[in-house]
Amino acid sequence: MADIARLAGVSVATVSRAMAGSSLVSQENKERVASAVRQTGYVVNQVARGLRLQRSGLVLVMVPSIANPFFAHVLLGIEEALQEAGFGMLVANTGDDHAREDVLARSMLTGGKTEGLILLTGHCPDSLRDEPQAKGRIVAVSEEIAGQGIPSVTIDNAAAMREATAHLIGLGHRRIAHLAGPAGNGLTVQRLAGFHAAMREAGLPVPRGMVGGGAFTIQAGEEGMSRLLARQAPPTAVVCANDEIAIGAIKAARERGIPVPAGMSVVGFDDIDVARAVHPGLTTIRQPRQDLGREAARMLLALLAGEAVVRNLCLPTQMILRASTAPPS
Amino acid sequence: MADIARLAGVSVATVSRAMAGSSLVSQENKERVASAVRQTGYVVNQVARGLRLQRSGLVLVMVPSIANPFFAHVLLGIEEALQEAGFGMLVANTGDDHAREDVLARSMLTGGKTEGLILLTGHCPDSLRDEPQAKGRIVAVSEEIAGQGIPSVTIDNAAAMREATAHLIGLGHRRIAHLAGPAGNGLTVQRLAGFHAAMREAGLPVPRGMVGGGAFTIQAGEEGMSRLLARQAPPTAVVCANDEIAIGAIKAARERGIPVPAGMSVVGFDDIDVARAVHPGLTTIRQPRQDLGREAARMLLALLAGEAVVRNLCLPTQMILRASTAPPS
DNA sequence: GGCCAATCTGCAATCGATTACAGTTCTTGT
DNA sequence: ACAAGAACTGTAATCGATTGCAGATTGGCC
Repeated sequence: MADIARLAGVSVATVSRAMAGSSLVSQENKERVASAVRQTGYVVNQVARGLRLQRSGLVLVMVPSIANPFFAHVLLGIEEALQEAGFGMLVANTGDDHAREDVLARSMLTGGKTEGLILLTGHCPDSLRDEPQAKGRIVAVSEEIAGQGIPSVTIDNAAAMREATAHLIGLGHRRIAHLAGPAGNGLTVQRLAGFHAAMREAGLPVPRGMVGGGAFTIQAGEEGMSRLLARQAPPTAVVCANDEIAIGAIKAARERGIPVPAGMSVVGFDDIDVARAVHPGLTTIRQPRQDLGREAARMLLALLAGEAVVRNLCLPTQMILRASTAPPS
Repeated sequence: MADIARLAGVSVATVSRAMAGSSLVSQENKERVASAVRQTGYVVNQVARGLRLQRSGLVLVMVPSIANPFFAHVLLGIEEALQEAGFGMLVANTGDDHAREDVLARSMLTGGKTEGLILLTGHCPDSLRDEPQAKGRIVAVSEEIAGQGIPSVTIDNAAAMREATAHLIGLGHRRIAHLAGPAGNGLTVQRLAGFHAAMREAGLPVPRGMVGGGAFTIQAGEEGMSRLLARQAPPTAVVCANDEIAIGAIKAARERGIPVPAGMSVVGFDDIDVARAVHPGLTTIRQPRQDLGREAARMLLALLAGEAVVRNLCLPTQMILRASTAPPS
């Protein structure tokens, strides 16, 4: 900047003001500065600027797995909203490693490298529990964080899963199983609760062993379905905690000669891109993935700007009927 | 840091040195500093540190779409390698908007916010063309960048596609079509070239209209296949530029009553997660997605450390035979 | 001419670290 | 007792911006 000042024959203060478009600088000097900038290709140093202004223009996003197509779309929404506001998105893939989340959160948020934090992990790093610096700089998406007053953007998982289960009950199914996600995960718990609620409302039993699963993966779906089919009285329908599980479940059923939906109905959750392209087309619950991310980012930006925000924004889901469900034969 | 110094009864210089573990500080003072840090929960300001050291510890990754499952896995590999080296990953979703790439690259790389740049876009922003600051700080992945001496980590797209096509020819197919990616895209061009090479080697014609496509999406696959099936002499096999196109193509074929692979063989490219779970299991070319990312990040880190790197690292692909291909009926 | 207001402009402090260089204290050998 | 050297420690410059405050210039008006 000193070079520019020399070249334009003004002081660094004038250069700084001219580049910020301040009305304090005369038109003539603005032009001299602009010309010098053009000549040299000067670009302001963002780090120095950040130090002075105490702003980095960055937000950290912690996500269990970037490769998960659901999270990937949430990230897309976040990036879009941040980009719009001139912010950058720093992504950390934590793989549920809490120790790493802890270290990272501290160095990033407390260390001034990032101004805010968006959590897709459903878990707030201990190191930020009572860090005053972190107050009002964190937002949770997809999964709410218990008892810490952290604002969040979510869907009503229990209600959505109840709707999915009710759909199967409405078709006439009585023996319905649930393939859940990883134990301990908040989404798993809520979706499981929705399943149980719908079954209870219909007065249907959920025998031991009719709830399986353990991961949000295709493989878990295959294994879960295999186990269900090995029962003496296998279910006639399965409602899965996400689409990957459902796709795996359908694969396992087909491999054992059971046609979907004729011999087995399957419902997914999320409506990932391939859900409509697999055979049979997957009946599922559509989440507004990108909107979740966008709203979370906007909420964080509002928070950083000192505005008030709603405590928990709950976006609507939509049941998508395709070809993987039918009345029991 | 001044507070810590006061609390520990030493100077800021000693605090700084103590925290860096310098051998110049006495054991006693190190302990006093450590204790003061523990008491206050002090964390060093990364921005100030970055300004002084001229390092931000950040790398910018530009990607056309985060939501693309192939790119998502490349990002995973990049993040893993960066994390290991204590670097952070800034992700920008460019959606092929070159103007935005330009602005972003300048402010990030030239503005000192990031130390390096990884391009998944197949395109180097003009603003960096002859920016000396950018020299030796850029690496391309997946898609090479023509004529600018930018090191890259890629696969041999043409060879892989030739192998895929040759597989179909080996099964006895003669009328083989290709559903390509977006026009102008480097991968599209290379994969198309591989397809033509294989056909030429086998002495097979590629009539006009037997090359379709236009996007790396499920929908493009559906439309492409529909168009092929409307021909007087439809192909007996289709080799697709990626897995999404292939999945869409299979869907369109089935909807028109043509069974895959009995009535139509289909080959994909990438081996995304669902490729093995769809029905029929997709025959495809596996790319080492995560390795591509990891190697690119390592290459960039080596570059930043001033080490010499190979100009273009080419990783091996692998043909995965599943159930979507069979001899023509 | 003299005074005031309006309009710029520049000096220097500031953000929070790192580190060269100079200074202090303590050992040790003679 | 004193010099030399070892082992720390502290002062202040530095990284590259932004901005409060004071000073300079200009124009208008009586």
